[in-house]
Amino acid sequence: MTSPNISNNSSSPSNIPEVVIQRLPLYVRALSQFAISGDNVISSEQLGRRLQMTPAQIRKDLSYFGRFGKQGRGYNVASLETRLRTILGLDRAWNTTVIGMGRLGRAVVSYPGFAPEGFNIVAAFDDDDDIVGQTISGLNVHSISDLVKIVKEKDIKIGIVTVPVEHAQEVIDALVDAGIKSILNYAPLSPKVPDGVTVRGIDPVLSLQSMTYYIR
Amino acid sequence: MTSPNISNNSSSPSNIPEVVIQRLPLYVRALSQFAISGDNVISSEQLGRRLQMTPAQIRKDLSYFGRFGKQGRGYNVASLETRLRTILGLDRAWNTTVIGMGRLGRAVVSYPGFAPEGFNIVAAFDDDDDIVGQTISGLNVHSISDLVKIVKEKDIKIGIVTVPVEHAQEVIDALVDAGIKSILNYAPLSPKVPDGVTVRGIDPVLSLQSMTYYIR
DNA sequence: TGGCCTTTGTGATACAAAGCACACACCGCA
DNA sequence: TGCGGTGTGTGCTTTGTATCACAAAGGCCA
Repeated sequence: MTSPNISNNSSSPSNIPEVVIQRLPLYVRALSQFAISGDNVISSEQLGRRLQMTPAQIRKDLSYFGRFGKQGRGYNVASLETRLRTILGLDRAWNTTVIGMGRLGRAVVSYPGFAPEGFNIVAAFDDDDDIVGQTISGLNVHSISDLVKIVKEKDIKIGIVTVPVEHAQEVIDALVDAGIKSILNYAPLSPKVPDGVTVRGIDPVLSLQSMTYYIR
Repeated sequence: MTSPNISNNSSSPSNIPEVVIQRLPLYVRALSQFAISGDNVISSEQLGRRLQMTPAQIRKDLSYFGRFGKQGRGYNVASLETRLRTILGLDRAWNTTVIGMGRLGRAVVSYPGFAPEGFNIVAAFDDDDDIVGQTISGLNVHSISDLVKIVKEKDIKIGIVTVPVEHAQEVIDALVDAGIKSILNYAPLSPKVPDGVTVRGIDPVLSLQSMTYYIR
C-alpha cells in the first residue's frame, strides 16, 4: 500500500505503478491551466515548476505511456492533455451515485465541482425512511434496497460513500455486489474490498492528525 | 514527494519517514475502536487485519518510536493509543481557522467531526465585504486583512483553505506570513510553501480521476 | 522452575520509486 | 544545408520503503 486511505486491489490492468497513475490527473489539471493562459507548448521543466516536482519525474511518468514530446521543444499542451485524458478514461462522462444523504452527503451532491469534470451524480440513496422519497438537489432519494436495480438502470460506475462509519463497510459491500469497481469513501475506516475494486479515502481528520506531528 | 496532494517541506524535525507519520493516525483510530469494544490487548496481527496491512509493517512503524509491546502478548490498547497520541501531538487541542466562507467553507465549519478530535475552529475569514461581519456557525467572519492579528490573538496553529483556486496561493502565502505551519488545502492546486510548512490537500476530483483508469 | 507457546523488535533482504546524466532528436536560423 | 541551442527519452544509480525471518522476551502451566 502506498499511502493511507488509498488502496487498489486491482488485478493489475497493467504494470504501471499506481503512484504514476495518481499523478496523471495533476498533469491534466496543470495542462488545462496552461492551455487557458494561451500556452501551446510546454517543457517538463515548466510543468515541474508549476506542480512542485522534478522535470525528470514528469518525463519518466509520461514515458510509461508513449513519447509525447518533441526534443528541443517540449510538449504540445492541448494534445498532451487529450492523450492523458484518454489514458485516464476522462474522455467520457461517468455516472456516479452518493450513498448516505446526511449532512455530508447533501454537501457532496450539491458540490458543483464534479459535473464539469465529467462525474455526474445521477442517483442518491439512504436507508432512513424519512429521507427516502425526498428530493435533494434535484435527486430523488432511493432506498438502499434498490441499489442493484438502479445501478444497472442508470449505468452507474462509481460510488461515493457518505454514510456514518458504522454502516460504511456494509454499504461498500453492497456497492461491490452491485458491480461497482470504483469507490470514493468519506467514512473513517479502511474498508475491505475484493481484488479489482479501487477505493480512495477522503479523510480531513487523518490529514490534520498527521500534520500536528510537525508543529514544534 | 510521496503522493499527490501531500507535501512536507519540513526541515526534518526527525529522520522518521513521512509515510510512517501518516500511518500513525490510522493506528490511533483503530486502537480507540478496539478500546471501545473492550479489548485490552492487541497483536500487530489483529491490528493489521483491521487496517488491511501487514503486521510487520505495523511493528516496524512503531519501532521508530520505542518498544511498546510485550513479546508473546501484544500491545496494551489503551497505553499504545496514549503513546501514539502524544507522539503525534494529539494529547492537546489545536486552534484552527477556515479561510473562505463560500459553500465549501460553510460546510467545513459546520462539520462536526473536527472538534471531537481536538481541532477547534476558532475563526473564519473571507475577503467579500458582504460576508465579512456575518456570523456563520457561531463564528464571526473576519476580513483577511485581520489574519495576522487574529492568528496571534487566538493562538491559531492550523489553517484550512477553502477559497476558490484563483486566490488559494495568495491565501496560503498570507497564512505562512502569519506564522502558520500546517495547512489543509481544499483548493485544486499544488501550492508553493517554504520549508518547515506542511500542506495536505483534499481533492475528491483528483481521486475520482485516478480511479477511472482502473475501470475496464 | 523449566519448558512450550506466542508475538515482539529488528537486522538483512528484496522491491519500488525517484533522480541523474547524457545520447539523440528536433528547431531555427543563416 | 549545416550548426548551435534546447529539451526529450531512458539506462543506470541512488534513495526510500516494505517484507522476511528469526532471536529473544514474556506468559502460563505443570
